[in-house]
Amino acid sequence: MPNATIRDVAREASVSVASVSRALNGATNIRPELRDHIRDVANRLGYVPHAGARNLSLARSSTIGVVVPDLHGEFFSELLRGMDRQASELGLHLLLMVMHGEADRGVTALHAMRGRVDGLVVMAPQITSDELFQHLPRTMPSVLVNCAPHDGVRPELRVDNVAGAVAVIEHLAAGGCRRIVHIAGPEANIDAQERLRGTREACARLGVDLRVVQGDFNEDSGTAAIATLQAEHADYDAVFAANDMMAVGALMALKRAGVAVPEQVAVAGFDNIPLTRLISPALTTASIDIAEFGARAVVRLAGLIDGAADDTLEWREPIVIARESTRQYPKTTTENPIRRGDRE
Amino acid sequence: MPNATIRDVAREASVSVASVSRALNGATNIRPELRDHIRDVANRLGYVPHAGARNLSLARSSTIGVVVPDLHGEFFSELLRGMDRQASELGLHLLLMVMHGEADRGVTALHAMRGRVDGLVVMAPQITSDELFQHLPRTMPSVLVNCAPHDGVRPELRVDNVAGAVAVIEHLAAGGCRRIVHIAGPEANIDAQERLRGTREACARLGVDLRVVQGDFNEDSGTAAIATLQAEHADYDAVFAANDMMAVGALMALKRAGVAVPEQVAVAGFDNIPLTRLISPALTTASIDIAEFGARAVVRLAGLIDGAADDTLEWREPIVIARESTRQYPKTTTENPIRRGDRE
DNA sequence: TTGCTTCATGTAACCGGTTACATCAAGAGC
DNA sequence: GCTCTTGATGTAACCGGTTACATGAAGCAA
Repeated sequence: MPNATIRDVAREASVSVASVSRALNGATNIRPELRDHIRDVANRLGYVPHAGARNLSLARSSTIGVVVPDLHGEFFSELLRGMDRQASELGLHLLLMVMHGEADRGVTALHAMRGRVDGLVVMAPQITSDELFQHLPRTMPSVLVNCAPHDGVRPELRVDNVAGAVAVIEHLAAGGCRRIVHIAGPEANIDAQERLRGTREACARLGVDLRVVQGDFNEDSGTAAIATLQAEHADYDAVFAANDMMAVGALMALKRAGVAVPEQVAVAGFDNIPLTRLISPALTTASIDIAEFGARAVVRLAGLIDGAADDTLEWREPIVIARESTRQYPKTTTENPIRRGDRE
Repeated sequence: MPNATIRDVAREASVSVASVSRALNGATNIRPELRDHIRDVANRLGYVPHAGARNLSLARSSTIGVVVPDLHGEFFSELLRGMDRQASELGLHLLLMVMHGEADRGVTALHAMRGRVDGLVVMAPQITSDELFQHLPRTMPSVLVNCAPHDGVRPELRVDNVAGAVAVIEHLAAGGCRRIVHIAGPEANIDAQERLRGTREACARLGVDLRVVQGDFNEDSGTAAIATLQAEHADYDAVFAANDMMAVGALMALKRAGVAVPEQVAVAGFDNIPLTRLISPALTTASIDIAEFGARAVVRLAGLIDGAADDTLEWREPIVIARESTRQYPKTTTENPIRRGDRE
């Protein structure tokens, strides 16, 4: 037997569909006895409104689409957690949409969202995402999170990657490091590019040697980077990886190679994913509150959906969380505001 | 200007809506020139079909709802990743639904899914979930994942928690442990209950001392458990936590207390979340392939949606991944099939 | 009683697609 | 030329809700 519809309830309660709708949605213009009667009948029939139909006639789905490139690792799980918390508070559902790196599939996916969601939180750090942004209809409220540059102004939320990288390099230099290796993220990734840029700038300014090794944001590429360096007997005293997973890979590889961290080589990452404080030595990293970041995107999107005008580009400035994997320096432990407790 | 509808396209192309629908959905009974013309017009107008309306008339949303109790930690992120991979392969979208522990909100949420999704993957390990299952309409295809017992038969997927716990205890005992502490998960959680039961059974059978300390599946409760034990100067040579996060908390606390792991106290967890191999000492744990587990749930749900008859209860048997946090014993390293490489 | 207001309830259009069925033109067979 | 078949196209009902507007009864004033 199929599910009961509003017309079934109306027939069974000998009223019109309008009254049923009114009774169940708490309209005031209905006699209380009638309302209760209709509710009884609805319960008896096990009536559950068809959300799809409701959405269609209300032109509102109470759902927001979350477009992310990937689901690997703790970064996305934290982001998603923050978004979910906020969405649920606002009575919104989350429709997940993973691009799996393929830009064209991203466009298709974006189209599939029409009429399914009220708005989108889009995270597309691939610099080739231009096409994607063009296919983002103006009529669809969207917040761009850590997205590659694009033409036109849109509500946007970004991590200040350059500042974060600069802060990490300054921290390493203050600890006495002079020959730094940067394990870069994917070349086509805007976050990776900006972190590299910040690294270059800071190293140049501080007169620190810099060597860049290509990575891909995965743990393995951090491991591979160290393998390469060790094979060459390269001379370096710090590794700054463009994200935490690569830093972890590098850290593990260094330990296996018998290199003392941080005494011989200091290691730092970026993102402050939860596991950074659990490994040993605990990883120094540039941190933003990922969950808060996600939550903020949802808040702004909800505003847009409600018609708010909002075209600002909002920045989050990472702070360096100094842990065991880099040399402590006096200023850090005591007075430097850059340091923050490990527990949030 | 609002988005173009199928009627706009029809008017602009001077054809009927039926023809537009046929042209865009690749029906064969339409003249190729007309089809192309309509497609051109649709492109020109930037027409994107309204998925909600389509869903309503097709009575199909190509979306599956994922109901989980929580989003904390890597277990759920891995599960979600597996489900997403599979769903995207099958052309399905994922609507996320986190219960945040509140059972009544779970029921509301479940109702909100009606007409929004074609089926559900439900993960509700709270033993108080009975109400939830009753509100799962029979007409809604659903796969239950690691759910508490309930009346009636449903398609289901479960981890054999008892067998997993038994295997861990056997592994610990084989390594010479005789006084084991079990950090239990939440009392109302079925996984926690079963893991406790397996632990009790195995300890009794093997003549091993067992002490149970209450935890809540969070890292902090693992830490707290060790604090309690140390304060009492308790005598124990192994800690088996009901999940990896508590094991990690315990491990950290032991290290801080200067207890040698595994020499003085061996530590084991359950779930094999990715970070278990990254911490040091690497954590021994009972493992199932979480992503595969999630993917399998999606496959079965897709089958149900397509009308397959499926009422089986499918089990996944965890295997013990022996790592540094427990004492190696000869059989393990060489011939015991229980051991498996750390990388998958 | 009549006329006016107020308010509960019903009727039917609408949201934006899909599709069963009707229609009509063209081609085939005689 | 006439009928029959075939295939492209249009018309309108339908999916399951919401809601503007119509209706009609009750209440009240004169």
